[in-house]
Amino acid sequence: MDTVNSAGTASAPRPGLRELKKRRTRDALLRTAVEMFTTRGYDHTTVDDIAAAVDVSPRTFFRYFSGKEDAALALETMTVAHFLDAVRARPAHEPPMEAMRRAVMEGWDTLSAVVESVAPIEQYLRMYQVIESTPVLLAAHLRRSAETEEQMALLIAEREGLDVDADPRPRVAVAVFSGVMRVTERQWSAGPDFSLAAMRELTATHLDQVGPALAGNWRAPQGA
Amino acid sequence: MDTVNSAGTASAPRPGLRELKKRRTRDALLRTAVEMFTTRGYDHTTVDDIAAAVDVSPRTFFRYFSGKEDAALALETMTVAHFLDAVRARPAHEPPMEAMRRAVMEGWDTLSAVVESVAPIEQYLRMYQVIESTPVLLAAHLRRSAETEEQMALLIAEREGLDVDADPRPRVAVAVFSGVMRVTERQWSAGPDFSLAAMRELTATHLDQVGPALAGNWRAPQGA
DNA sequence: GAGGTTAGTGTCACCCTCTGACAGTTGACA
DNA sequence: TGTCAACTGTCAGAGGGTGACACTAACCTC
Repeated sequence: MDTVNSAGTASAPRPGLRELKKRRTRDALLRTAVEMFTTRGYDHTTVDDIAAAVDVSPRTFFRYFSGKEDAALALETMTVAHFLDAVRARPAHEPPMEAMRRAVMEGWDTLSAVVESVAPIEQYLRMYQVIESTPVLLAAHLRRSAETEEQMALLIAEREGLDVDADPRPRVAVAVFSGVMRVTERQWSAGPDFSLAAMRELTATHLDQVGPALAGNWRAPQGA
Repeated sequence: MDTVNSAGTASAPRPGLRELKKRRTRDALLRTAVEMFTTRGYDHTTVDDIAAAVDVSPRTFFRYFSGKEDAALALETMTVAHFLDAVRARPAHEPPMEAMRRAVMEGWDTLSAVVESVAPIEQYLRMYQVIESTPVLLAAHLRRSAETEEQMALLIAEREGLDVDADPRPRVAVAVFSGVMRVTERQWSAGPDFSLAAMRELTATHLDQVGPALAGNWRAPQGA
């Protein structure tokens, strides 16, 4: 019944009844899809189920999402954009690794506001569990992450005034950072604490371990 | 016509006519699949095509491979096992990063011998291109890589006598290493030199850039 | 406000991947 | 040689995804 048109009308000149109906349909599909995925599981939810629950033909579902996968990763798409924006907002004098680190840490804090418009943050976190535990979704997620890495590398290169194809450092730095974030995600999704705070803390812990992990001899004192 | 039974009979007590036919069928399916994938493309090759070319029912294909994907990644599965073995073979006194680095560099050199039994090395490299350029295959590849990372982390932890769940360093080190390898793969697959030698060189170059990439200030002299 | 244009939607038909059930066939082994 | 087990083919079907076409509702102009 109630709409959210007062929140997200930043660039649209006029909502228009047509646009409004479209948005409503898409939101309903996404909300229902996530709801079903998190309760009965991704594999046990068919596109027909989702469409039927929204009183829409299955064909319509595919007009809003390129596939079941796309719907499952829609929330994540939002957060990725959020993080990229956060990096773009970092002051230019910050070294690459520091900029990414601060952007991510800050990103966790401001994530709720971004996601809440379509689903409660708990739903988002639960959806994350589903992704991590569903092979086909995890695969798609990792592929998207690879694309995100490329964008991030371009961003870093631009910050530093470098050519990504000439200097390997941007891609390497992003790969290192993303690799560690992947470990963090996985660790977090294994539980037992599924809160945002836990994710935040794990992120810091793991990033702090990059130095020690690269150290020549792990048996030697780490303080160095 | 000619078989390869003299090459890979290391542990089997007796080949047996039944086992031999099975192996032959599997090899034929795999060879044909790779052949078709690399020539007409993954998406434009159906399971029915492959089965028909080998004079086997489509149902049979699924008895040897869990799916089209599985067949496309079969060669890669062999090389992953190869790399894990190489790491296991590294002397225990080598620090983690060094052990992985040496294992990979050495792995490129000995890869041909491992793969040649089923397909020429060029075919393998070409298949790699297909994987990298086919979204669904790339996704599956990345998911498998994630599993490999976990195995590798366990391996490193064992080498160092650590508990993977207590000490984040094994997973972080492996994540860093794998992240860089991913960049290498991607760079290599973008061309223009698709040789094993090129892959080898790119590997070294990128691994050498981990230190500089983590450096605080890229604008400062890198020599440290 | 009537009428043409445009876009979202439903219906129908189809391909492809993958799975289960069941029967036929063939190698293994006593 | 005959039985058992395993491999295989046929059949039927679910589910994801796509193209074509017609219908309807919103938009826009006169």
